[in-house]
Amino acid sequence: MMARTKEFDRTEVLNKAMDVFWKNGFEATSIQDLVDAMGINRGSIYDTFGDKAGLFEATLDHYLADAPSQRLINDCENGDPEGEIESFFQAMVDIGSSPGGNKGCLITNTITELCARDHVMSEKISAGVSRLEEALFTLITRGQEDGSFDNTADARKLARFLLATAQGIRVVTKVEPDRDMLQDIVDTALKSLK
Amino acid sequence: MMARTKEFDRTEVLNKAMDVFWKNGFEATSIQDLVDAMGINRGSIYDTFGDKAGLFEATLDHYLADAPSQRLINDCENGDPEGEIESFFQAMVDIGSSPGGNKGCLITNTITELCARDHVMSEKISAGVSRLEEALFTLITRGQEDGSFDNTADARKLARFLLATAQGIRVVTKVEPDRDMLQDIVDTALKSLK
DNA sequence: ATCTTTCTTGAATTATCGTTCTAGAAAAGA
DNA sequence: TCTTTTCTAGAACGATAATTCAAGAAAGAT
Repeated sequence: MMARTKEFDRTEVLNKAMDVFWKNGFEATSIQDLVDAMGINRGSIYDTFGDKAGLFEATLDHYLADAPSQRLINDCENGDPEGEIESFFQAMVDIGSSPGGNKGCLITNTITELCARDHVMSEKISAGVSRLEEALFTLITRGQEDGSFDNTADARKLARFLLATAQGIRVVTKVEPDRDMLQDIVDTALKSLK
Repeated sequence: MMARTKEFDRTEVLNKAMDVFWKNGFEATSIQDLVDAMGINRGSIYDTFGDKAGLFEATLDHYLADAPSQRLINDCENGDPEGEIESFFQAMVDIGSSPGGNKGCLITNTITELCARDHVMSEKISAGVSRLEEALFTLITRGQEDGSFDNTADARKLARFLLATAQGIRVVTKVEPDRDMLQDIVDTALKSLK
């Protein structure tokens, strides 16, 4: 009783939708923009993702699965604390100063665009941000135990601080996507761990 | 030959427009929302501010004139370096954790919403951000000279770092408008000056 | 080969957007 | 009082928004 399979690849079209949302934000992206970018029909979008908000949520999930923060979350129990944190922040410098880096971060953009008025989205983002804070906390604690970091400092405060710094870098990236600028910020922030 | 004077107060209606843009952003705010909030007629808005973008620009200028960053810029040559920087960041904690604090910062919101696609707005914001960086740089340099801050650190790097931290706080505020959270971030960031 | 499903294209629908306009009331200066 | 300007209220405009629908082509399952 089964019939024709979907012709498009979900991951592929989500990648394309992501680019558009990433650059323009949720409100400024029209369905027509998405139809053009995703290369599938209007109807297929609605069949597959429900509506614009549904597509956006799927896009966010897709983004989160591959974002630098996900690696940090995955590796926080086992990876080298100093190395993990450094490469997390270095990724921001590299991505931010590369062409198209002024798109910033889809999550950061979504926080500032939607959190104040969309409670569903707010919950979702809030959960992701908390996971990142916990991953940073775990890594900092482990780094304090193994002697990589100053162990007289409060790991919770440091985790919250690095979380904020990461968000700040994403914002600055949109105004001044300059490598030296971003590197200065990261260098200074990471000194707080020592 | 002069006739009827304007009945509404420019500052007053700009304050009301600001609230709406602040909460919803540029795209998600409709003219109808503004008519309702500002309490003046559609026609008066267009007569006075040209169009939606013009009103938004006027709103930004109005916001900037009273923002905590403006005080920092005004006082950076004469004020007490440590005191100025501390009260600048303390203001963010206080405002962010007060009711309605999850609106964040109008400038930060605008950066993430518009900078990647609106060059006019991007220039305007970029100029404001640079002024803030310079004010921080001036204060840090003066603080290093008068012995308040560690004078072995690079003042430029610190200024850029504090700039990013300030933006980060505004973002975190939208997800987690919690006083302890924000205070932890500020405390940790300001230690970098010592 | 037939059935069923889901694809595609593109038009249709409904709503709302930003903007302009008309007409009359209100207020200040001549 | 009369003129001039700007207010108010709200209709009207054209464009574009999100969403749905209709009709036929394509492909897997039986």
